[in-house]
Amino acid sequence: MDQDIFSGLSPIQKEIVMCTEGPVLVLAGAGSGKTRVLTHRIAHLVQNLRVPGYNILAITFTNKATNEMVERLEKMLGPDNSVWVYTFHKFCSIILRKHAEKIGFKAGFSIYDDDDSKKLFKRIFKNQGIDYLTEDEVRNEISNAKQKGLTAERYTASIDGINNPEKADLFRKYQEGLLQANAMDYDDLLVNAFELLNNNPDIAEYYKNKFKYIHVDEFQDTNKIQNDITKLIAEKWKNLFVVGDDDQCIYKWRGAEIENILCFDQVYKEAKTFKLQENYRSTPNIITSANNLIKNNSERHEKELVAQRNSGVRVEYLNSFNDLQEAQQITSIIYSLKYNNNYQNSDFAILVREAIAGNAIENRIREAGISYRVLGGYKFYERKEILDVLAYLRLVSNPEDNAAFLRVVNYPKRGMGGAAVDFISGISTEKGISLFEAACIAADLDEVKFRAKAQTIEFVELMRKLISKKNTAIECIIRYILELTCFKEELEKGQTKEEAETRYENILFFEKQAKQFQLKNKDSSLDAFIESVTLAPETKEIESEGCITISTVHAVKGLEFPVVFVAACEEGVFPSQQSINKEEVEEERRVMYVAITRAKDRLYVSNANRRFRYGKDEFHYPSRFISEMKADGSRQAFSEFGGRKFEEERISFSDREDDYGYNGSVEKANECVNAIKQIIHAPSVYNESIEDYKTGKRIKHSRYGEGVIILITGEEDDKVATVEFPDLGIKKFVIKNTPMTLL
DNA sequence: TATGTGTTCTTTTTT
DNA sequence: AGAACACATA
Ligand SMILES: Nc1ncnc2c1ncn2[C@@H]1O[C@H](COP(=O)(O)OP(=O)(O)OP(=O)(O)O)[C@@H](O)[C@H]1O
Repeated sequence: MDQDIFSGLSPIQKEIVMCTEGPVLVLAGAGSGKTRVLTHRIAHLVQNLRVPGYNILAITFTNKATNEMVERLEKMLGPDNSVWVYTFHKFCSIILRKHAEKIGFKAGFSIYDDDDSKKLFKRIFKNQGIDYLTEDEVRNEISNAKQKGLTAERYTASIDGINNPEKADLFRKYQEGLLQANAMDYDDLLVNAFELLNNNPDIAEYYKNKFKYIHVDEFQDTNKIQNDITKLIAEKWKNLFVVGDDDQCIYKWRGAEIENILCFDQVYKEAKTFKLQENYRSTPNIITSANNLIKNNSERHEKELVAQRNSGVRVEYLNSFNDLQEAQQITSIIYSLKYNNNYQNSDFAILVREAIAGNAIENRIREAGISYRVLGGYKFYERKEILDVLAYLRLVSNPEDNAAFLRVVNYPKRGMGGAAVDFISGISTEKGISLFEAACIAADLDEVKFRAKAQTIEFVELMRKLISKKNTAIECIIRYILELTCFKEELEKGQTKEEAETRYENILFFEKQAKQFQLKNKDSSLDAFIESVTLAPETKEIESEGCITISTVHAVKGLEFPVVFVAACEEGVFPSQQSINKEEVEEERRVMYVAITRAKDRLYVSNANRRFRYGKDEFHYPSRFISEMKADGSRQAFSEFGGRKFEEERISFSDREDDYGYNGSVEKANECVNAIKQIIHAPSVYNESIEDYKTGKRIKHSRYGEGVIILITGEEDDKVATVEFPDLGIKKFVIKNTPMTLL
């Protein structure tokens, strides 16, 4: 037996790894080694028990987590371990592509993203002339139904469907629209995969047999349909291993049902349950803050993390008067820690609740010449120009993809506006065929009121030419698209030269990625590339090694960093305004809990009094979570400095440019960095015995030398000493935070 | 039909 | 701030 696998595991972790047969639940707090146990268990199965990799399935939640797991497994098992590691959606898509015909689809089906799905709803609403319901309302409801495993038919028959016949009707129409376009939305991948397996026992049998050992990471965030799929696949061998933490459930808004994990032992009666409380990741101060914070949630099962590490600096609180200063402070601290404490870029993460809050920081970091990557939020593939090119590719791969058709039919402009599309659309509904097929028919029709006939012929010709190139290298198809459509010229029309240039560069980058995809992947078909873009969109990473991470909290779930900044911790931002309005702050608190437990050594929690958001300056109070973290005697674990009082700030705010004392020149920026460096360098509190400082006493300041106190003003922690130095004259200091001693 | 201009609305988190 | 939409004009 390879003992290496067990080194670096605690006795209880080892016991869990050895427990390979039957259902197992590991319910444990952040940083307790759940993912580590999961990966080691797989290694144990493969190396010691000789289970072939293709009999093992590991499901993760986000693409980041998948990459992380694949990497860890490759380290232990080598690159050619054939273990299946996928997200739920990717896993379902693989199965569906194999057996699409069984449920009336073709293997090359498109995957509609949120935008495509919204637009389909919009079209349906327009056709039906519905104005008493909002699209978002219906879309949400339908998505929720799907996440509970309801198909349109079952929804129609359910209480909700009976009470809302018009919604049920829209649900059916929506699914018809998708089917006609040979497309599925994200939720459909799950629902259809489940239906496929449930209705075709022979197919299900194959997968049930194949996956002898099934693992699910972050199980607290599974929704009903995901739980059902897992249950179904695990039916035969019942070797289902799930790990999770109810305090880290942050996807309730996407249908996550915490009961899946809490009732696991009731569903699987023979399940073994393990709990881990030891945290191996973070310093005691960070753990204290995390425990203090999460205690404020009432709907939870008591559990306290116990730090296994035994030293560490305090958690730092940063307060800034606006978002720009916040960005500046964080940048300065990063400089300082790199310079003075030998941290690397990759050691840092700046986490935010909403992706836009990272913008100001991103700009400052870029100006400072630090390389970085951005996770979460606006993705590279969501840029308009990329989506446009992608839509051409989609139409080549699946000519029935109506969303793609509508996107490209008049882009670049070719004289096929609303009237032409309406005409084609009429043929499509009448004959029950896709828009592209309808366009092909329209091109041959002699209809007087169809003025765009010539243009339609041309468009159909263009698409046929592209489709004939379907099996050549993707980069060539993209080139061909750009050439035939005069894409570049169109880009140059609407906007400034610079904008057009960046956009074109983005497309060239996209082309490069397509090339790399084909070099890297076994299945290098166009279909596979398009799917990888919609299902596992990589961010445009400037560098993956040696760069700091700016990310949403959601996108770094399961990851860890030596130094973490949680920025924009303000009421209305983190917790979000919506959660406050709906009185659903507990999930936000769990998001914060996830954020701070990413930190290994150093944690900074930051808020800005003023923030530029949604086109205007907004004022926010510091997040309630900040005070919760340092509540009850943990003052020791938490220090504060900097910043002015909120109300004071509200009255006197000046010009944005000057706010962080820096107008764009590198010299000034560095001056600023140095100034703040001085502050952050020093421990925050120097003098506990403030009362001993009295007028007339002599002091020694660490930088200015000896002097005499000539005046004391202020109260308690804010007490200020005015000191006269023989050479330097008079200076004022906040006693508590000044590096000086009494003589 | 294209294009310009003005208006209103929406602002979380991911697959 | 930015998108998405609506309406008027070329
Ligand atoms: N027995 C151990 N001894 C030393 N370090 C450990 C041990 N177990 C886990 N660790 C370390 O603790 C950290 C957290 O482990 P891991 O990521 O597996 O935790 P987790 O429970 O999945 O966390 P989270 O729930 O926050 O994602 C890792 O750096 C890991 O290497």
